[in-house]
Amino acid sequence: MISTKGRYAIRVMISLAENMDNGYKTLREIAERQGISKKYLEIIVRDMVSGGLIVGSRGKGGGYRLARQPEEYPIGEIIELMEGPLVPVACLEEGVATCPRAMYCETLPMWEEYNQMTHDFFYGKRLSDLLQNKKTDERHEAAGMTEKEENCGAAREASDE
Amino acid sequence: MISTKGRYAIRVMISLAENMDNGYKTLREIAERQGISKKYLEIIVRDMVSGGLIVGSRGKGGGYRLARQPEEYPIGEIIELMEGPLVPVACLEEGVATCPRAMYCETLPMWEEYNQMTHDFFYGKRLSDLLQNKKTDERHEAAGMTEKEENCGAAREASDE
DNA sequence: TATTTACCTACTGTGTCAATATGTATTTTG
DNA sequence: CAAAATACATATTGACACAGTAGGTAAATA
Repeated sequence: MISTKGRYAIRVMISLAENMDNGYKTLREIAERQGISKKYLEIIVRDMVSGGLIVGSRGKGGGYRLARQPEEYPIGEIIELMEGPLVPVACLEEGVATCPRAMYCETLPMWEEYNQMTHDFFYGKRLSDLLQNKKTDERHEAAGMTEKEENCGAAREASDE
Repeated sequence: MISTKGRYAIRVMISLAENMDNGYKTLREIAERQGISKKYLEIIVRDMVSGGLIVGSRGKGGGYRLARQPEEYPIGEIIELMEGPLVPVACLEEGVATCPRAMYCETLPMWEEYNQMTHDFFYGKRLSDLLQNKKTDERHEAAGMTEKEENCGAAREASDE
């Protein structure tokens, strides 16, 4: 299951992609707009900078911007940076010694097949593909929602049954 | 990522499927054969009984057996019983109120597409499909491995780096 | 120099994972 | 009936990740 880390990261990327022409966008803006704790976003965004997804600029007028064009970001790269390797089972992780059971393991072919499918899916999708889905911002602000309401899963709110 | 709970459960199912004609198989046999802690397996197997996957019988001569034919078990059912819902994001969970962002969420279509793909994959595969992959047990016992070696991921051994 | 911004370190509370430990209940066998 | 073998039940543990919060430092602009 993709955690808030990965989901928020993708939303930050979308925010920055929409802001491409306007230079840097501050974290305060992004956090308020998305209804996410700014402090928590700082942690996420730090990893995104060190991972080479975005570029930060300090001081007044600073903020964040994309490091590449939206077409150049496979979604899988964003997810793997935030969530770790996109593999279904530990024995398929990179750099792990081949499992001694591999030779006769009945389940390995299934995991490999699923792994391939997942990898193809998330590396086939690009950030630019997600921008196509977007509706106008007016529609959404006109609805009169507070920032808090437009969250979608701090996961806490929904998990009590 | 599928945890040991789900992976061990599938291996137990395979063990029991291979034992179909011999009545009940004890947990001790399964645990020793697979090199898994019997005590830990008890927890897993309890959920499998209450989930209707297998049937237990107490007392001498008891053990566990499948509740249905191997063709009647979608792998997805086993995984979801042990790991919880097979959805990539919280907002797609059953019984969760529709996310207020759903209308204009740029990422939801992607998650829905992936969710559908995953569901189809794991509910298309059956326990009987995994049995086809099996090689003879002789090959594996003749290799002179101890039970400990044939584990494949208590996840501890590989996760240090 | 003051303000604004990103950046850094540490901490917290809740929960899950992967077990371990210790017992209870039930069935077969001697 | 007693003993053994089995499943079933409850509690606890240590390590770790998730989702934040708190309080600061460094750099750029006005």
